[in-house]
Amino acid sequence: MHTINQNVASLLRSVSAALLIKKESRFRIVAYDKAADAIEQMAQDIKALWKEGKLDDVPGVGESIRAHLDEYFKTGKVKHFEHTFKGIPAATFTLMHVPGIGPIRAYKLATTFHLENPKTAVRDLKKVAEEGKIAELESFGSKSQTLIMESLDRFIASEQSPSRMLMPYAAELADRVIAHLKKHKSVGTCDVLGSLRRGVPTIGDIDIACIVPEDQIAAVIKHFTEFPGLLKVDNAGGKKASIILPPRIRVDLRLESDNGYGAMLQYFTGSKAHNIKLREYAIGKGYSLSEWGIKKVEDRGPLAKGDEHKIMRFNTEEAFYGFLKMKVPPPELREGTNEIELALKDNLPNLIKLTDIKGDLHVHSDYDLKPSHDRGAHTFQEMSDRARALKYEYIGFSEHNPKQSGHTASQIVDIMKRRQEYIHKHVKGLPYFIGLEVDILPSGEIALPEKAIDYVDYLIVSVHSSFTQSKEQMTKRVKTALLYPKVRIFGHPTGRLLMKREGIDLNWDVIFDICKKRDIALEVNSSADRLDLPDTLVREGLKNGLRFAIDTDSHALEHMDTMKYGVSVARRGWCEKKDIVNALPLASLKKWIHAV
DNA sequence: GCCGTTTTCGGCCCGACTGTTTTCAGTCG
Repeated sequence: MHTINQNVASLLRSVSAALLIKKESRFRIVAYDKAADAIEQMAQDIKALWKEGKLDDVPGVGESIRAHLDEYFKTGKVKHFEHTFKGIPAATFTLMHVPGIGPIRAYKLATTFHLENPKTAVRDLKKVAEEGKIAELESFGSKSQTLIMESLDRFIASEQSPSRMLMPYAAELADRVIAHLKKHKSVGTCDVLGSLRRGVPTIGDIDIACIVPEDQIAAVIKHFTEFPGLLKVDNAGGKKASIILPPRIRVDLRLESDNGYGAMLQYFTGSKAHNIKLREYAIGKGYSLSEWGIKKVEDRGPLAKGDEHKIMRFNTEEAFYGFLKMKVPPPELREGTNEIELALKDNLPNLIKLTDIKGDLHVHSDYDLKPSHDRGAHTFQEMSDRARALKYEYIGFSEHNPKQSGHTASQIVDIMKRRQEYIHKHVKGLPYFIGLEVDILPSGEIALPEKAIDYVDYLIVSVHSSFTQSKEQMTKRVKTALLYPKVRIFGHPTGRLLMKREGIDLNWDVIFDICKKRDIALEVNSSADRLDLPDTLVREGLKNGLRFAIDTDSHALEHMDTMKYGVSVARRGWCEKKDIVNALPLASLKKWIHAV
């Protein structure tokens, strides 16, 4: 994600908070939040978009916010915002990020205790809390004070280590929670919902729903809050509960009886943006939606006792969406772009499935060709056998290129030649292709003598060094590399490492253009910490008519089972079977590989 | 402040939980 987008989103959220503190119209407040959400989730760099005069394309950014952003990018500040912030201590905007403290309480705490410095505000407030002063404040009490102290501690700890998790690890944790829930005899079907069901690459919290008979809900919530090793029960009411698990991951549980489960699935899968858009659409049709079902608009708001029949209940998502006369959008598409419109027209894409995948074109064996980076742990034959077990029709071997230092060009050619001979002689069974993952050097040259290209079927080119070049340099560098013969795949194109390293900055229009012309596939790398190309850019690429290779980049047999994560990224990028080269049958794939 | 296949004006998603209150505000998802 672009840091600039984060900064702008955070600025807009501060404006929203300031408006809330000043008791402005709640619709203005929401408008700033919506714009912030949209900017945070965009694939493109917001400043680049501004330079092109395309800020109007961002949903939620209208005339007013566009003018403010214009001023922001030109001068670094916005007069109107500064006026809005007037009288609000800067520490307010720090404190409101502590869970349990919102803008209003943050403002009250900051002004009452004269907390000025945003950098020390959290620790300053903790001192105040320890002195017992918060409990004396109006509308606060001793319980609020305790809660705030605990929350501050967790916040301080979380500043040192992030609390988000990579999707596969979160999935594992979710499975453990479900196993615990199922130990209770009243728990029926359980589903992992929220961002995990939508396949989001990093997970902030885990959402689980279960079918439980009405009269057993309290008992199951109690059982949930007894999950071994939990850090804290965050809240537990009569309808839902939350716990915090190490390392500070929140798990939300919702329980519903069989006949209302469909509405609960829909609500709890989200995203927030999808649900808001769906509810807005429904209002236009005279219906009000919630996790409990669908009401007529005139019955909006809490129902009186005895009026429960006024809410229609749905046991499946198909029935719920069906009532609104639309198809069920696959969870991966529920991000509030245009999936509702297409679901209404029965025009949703038929997304790629794991079972459509016919091969893996990026795997590293243990064959020693003196590589520039790490070798794999298993032989060509072992990897080929695994591919066959996965019901693939072919496999592509792609060790790293031989390292250039210590080898002359002709030695490298020789190494490559021997590798080809070795594979032809020893690998039996599944049809294979001989590939190679080659470094794109800072200059844009590839780390392989041209003559060595004769000994491969295809090349994957990837950036593995000098990540901090300027956007122009980086674009030129990658473009140069993509023009070499036999380049078929651009490997992990942004080079990002989730929660560790930002992706490289590229002019994607230029890259998409050259890939389109040469029919080069962009890789969707399935490694848990890459998931690269990111889903938003997959969708952009798709709009430009590109195709993709979903690869595991395996360095060991068990990595070959991670294809599902890449598939999930491709689905979030709206890819169908026809958009994925390694969903092609052998003959068509061969044609594509040998096209350049 | 944004937005439009009902609209350029008049709407704007919905509900649960908690604490401090005695009917609701704040926060969260």
